[in-house]
Amino acid sequence: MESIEKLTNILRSNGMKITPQRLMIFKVLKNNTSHPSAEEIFRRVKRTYPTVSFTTIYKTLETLRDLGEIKELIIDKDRKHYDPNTDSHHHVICSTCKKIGDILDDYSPSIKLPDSIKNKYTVSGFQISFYGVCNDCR
Amino acid sequence: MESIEKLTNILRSNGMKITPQRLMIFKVLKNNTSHPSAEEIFRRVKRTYPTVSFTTIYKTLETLRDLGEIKELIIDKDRKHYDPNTDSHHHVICSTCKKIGDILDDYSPSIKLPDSIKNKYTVSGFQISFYGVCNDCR
DNA sequence: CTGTGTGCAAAACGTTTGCATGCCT
DNA sequence: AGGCATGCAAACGTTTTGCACACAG
Repeated sequence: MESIEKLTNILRSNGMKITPQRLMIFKVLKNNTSHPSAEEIFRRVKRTYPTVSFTTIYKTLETLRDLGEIKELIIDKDRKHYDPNTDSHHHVICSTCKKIGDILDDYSPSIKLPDSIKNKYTVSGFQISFYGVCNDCR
Repeated sequence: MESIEKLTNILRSNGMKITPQRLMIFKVLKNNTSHPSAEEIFRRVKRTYPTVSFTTIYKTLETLRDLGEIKELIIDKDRKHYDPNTDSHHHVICSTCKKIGDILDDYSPSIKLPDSIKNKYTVSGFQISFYGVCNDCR
C-alpha cells in the first residue's frame, strides 16, 4: 500500500473523495502486519469515529482492493483478512487463535507449474498458506 | 478418502451409522477431482434422494473431515470446497468460474520455513493456491 | 452545486444449531 | 430398544445492498 499522501492522490485522480473515515482506515492499515479482518478494522476506526459503519469499512476495503492497494487473504475459513503488503509473500495461520504471520521468503524460483496446468490455466500468481499452532496457543 | 467399504467399517467402528444418504455422499465424493462445494454435493445427492437436507450434507462433511477422510479447501473466497484426495497436493483456481484444478507436484523439498517462523509456530503443513483464469473463461 | 461517501436497516449468503422424528444396528 | 442420523425451521456471522442524507471537491 502506498503512503497516505500518494493514496490520497490516487483516489482523487480516480474521482474518489477523501473522507475522515477513509483516512482513518488508511492509517489503521498502513504498516499493519497483523492481517486484520473487517471487524478488527471496524473496531479500531470506531475508537475515533464512533458512528462509523460496517458499510463504510467494507466499501473502502473493496475500493482499496480494486485499486490493488491491499490484498484480500483467503486463509482463514471463517473470515477474510486484509494485508497492506502487496509484495508477493506468504502466510502462516494458527488454527487456534487465527493469528496470521508473514513469510517473506521468495519461493518462486522453485515453484514451477506443470505443463498440464499451463495448458489449462493462465496463472497470475500463487500464495502459500502454512497451517499450524502458534506458541501462545500450544 | 478410503474405499466405500473401508469407510463404512471406519464409521461403524466409531459407533456411527451408514445411511443411504451418507452412502450417496460417499459415492459423490469418491474419486471426485472437481472439488465440489457443499451445494454441489447437495444437488447431486438430491437427484437420488430429493428430500435430503443441507444439514445432512454439512454434518456428513464435518464427520468425514474430522475423520481425516476429506480435506476442506480454503481457496475460493465465496465458499468452502471439499477434496477426497488427502495426499499433500496443491490447487489452481479460476477467478472467473471458480473451477479448481489439482497440482500433484511435490514442492515440499524446496519449501523451507524461516527460523523466525519456526520459533513462533509449530507448522503441520502447507497449501499452495495458484490464482488465474482458465482457458474456457479467457 | 454535483456526485461520491456515509450510515442505517434490511437482505443475502453460506453455514450451523435445536429439536422432534426416523431408522440403523 | 437405544442411540445416532435426518430434515425442518430458525439462528448465526459475515458481507452486501437500497436508500436517504451528508459532505468533499
